[in-house]
Amino acid sequence: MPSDTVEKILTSAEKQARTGGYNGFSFREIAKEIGIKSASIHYHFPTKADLATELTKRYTQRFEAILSEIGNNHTTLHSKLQAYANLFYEAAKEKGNMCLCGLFTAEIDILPDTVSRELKVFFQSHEKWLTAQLIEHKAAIPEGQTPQKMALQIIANMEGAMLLTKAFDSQTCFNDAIDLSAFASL
Amino acid sequence: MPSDTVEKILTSAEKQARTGGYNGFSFREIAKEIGIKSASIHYHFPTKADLATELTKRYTQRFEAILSEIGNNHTTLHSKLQAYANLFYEAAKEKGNMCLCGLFTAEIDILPDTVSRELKVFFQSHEKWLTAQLIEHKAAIPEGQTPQKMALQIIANMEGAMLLTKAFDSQTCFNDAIDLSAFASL
DNA sequence: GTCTATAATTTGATAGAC
DNA sequence: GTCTATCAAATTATAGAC
Repeated sequence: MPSDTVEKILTSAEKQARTGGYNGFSFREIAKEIGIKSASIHYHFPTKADLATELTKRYTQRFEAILSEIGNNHTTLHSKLQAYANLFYEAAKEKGNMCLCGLFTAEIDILPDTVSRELKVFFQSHEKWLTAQLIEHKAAIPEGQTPQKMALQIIANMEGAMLLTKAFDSQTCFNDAIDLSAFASL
Repeated sequence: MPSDTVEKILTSAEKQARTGGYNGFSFREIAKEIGIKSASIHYHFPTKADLATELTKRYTQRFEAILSEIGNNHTTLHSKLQAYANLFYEAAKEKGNMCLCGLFTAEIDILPDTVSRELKVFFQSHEKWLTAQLIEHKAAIPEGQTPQKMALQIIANMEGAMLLTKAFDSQTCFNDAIDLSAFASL
C-alpha cells in the first residue's frame, strides 16, 4: 500500500527520468516539485538505485496490466496490435515523454544492476505477450521468421517510432514509422 | 584540419556519450582518459554544448560519407539496405555502443538547442537517403504507404534493434529484430 | 596549447532534532 | 515522516602563469 508521498515521488521521478534519463532526475528536483525536502525522499528510497529500481518495476507492471487487458478486450490480432501501438503513441504524444525503459536501456551500462535486471523483465514481458498473440491468432510466419523474431521486430518498431517522434518533434511521425500492415487480415 | 588532441577528445567523448548520454560524459573523465587536464579541453571546446554539438556533427558526417559509399558500391536495394543495417549492427556488436544520435534524441529535451538541431539533421539525412534508394530501385509501395513512411519505418527498426541488443545483451538479437524481407527481390 | 588553482553549483547521502 | 544542517564528491567553467 504505497503512501501518498511515495506515489508523488514516483510520479515526479518518472516524468524527469523519461526526459533526461538516469542522470536527468535528482532527489532535490523531485523534492522541489512535490514540496518536501530531499532528505525526506531518502526515508522512502534510501538510495537513488532503490528509487530507479522501483520506478522501473512500476512502469513494467503498469504495462503488463494493460497488456492483459488488451488481450481480453480485443478480438482480432490487428486490433490488439493497434491497441498496443497506441500505448506507446499516447506516451509519445505528450511532449517530452520517451519510454522510460527505452531511455534507461540506452544507458544501461551506467545503471545499477538492480535496474538493468528490471529492464530485461520489461522487454521479455513484451516479447512473451506479443509472441503469444501471434501464435494464438495463427499469424502467418514467413520463411526465415519465427513468432519470437516477429515480436522483437514489433517492439523495435515501437521504440524506434518513439525516438523519431522526438527527433522530428511531430506526432504524426509515430504512425508513419509504424507498420502493422502484415497483420491487417487477422 | 582537426589537431591530434581534438581528435582524441572527440573519440573519448563519443565513447562515453554513447554509453551514458549527455550527462554521461564529462571534461574531467575525458581529460583523464587521454592524459591531459580538463582545462585544456576548454581551450578546444569552450563549453560542453560546443563539444556535444561537434560530436553530433562529426557522427552525422561519418554516416553520410558511408551512405554515399553504399550508394555507389552496391547494385541492388536489398544489398544496400543490408549494408545500411550492418552499419548499426557493427556499432551494436561492440559492447556499450548505442547510436549516439539515438541516445541523444531520447534525452533531446534537456540538450542545448545547437545539439537538438543537429539531431534532426542526422535523421533527415537518413530519411532522405533511404527514400531516394527506394524510389531509385522502384520498390513496390503498398496501399497506404509512401517511400517516406517506409524510410521512417526502416530507421525506427534500426534504432529499436540497437536498443533491444542492449536490453537482452545479445548480438543475435539485432538481426532477429531487423526485417528487410519486403525488399528481398530488389 | 597546456598547466595550476580555484570558483560556483549540483549531486547523493547521513546525523540528529522534532 | 519530515525537517535542518551538513558533508564529500563531482560538475562546468574561468583566470592567469608558462
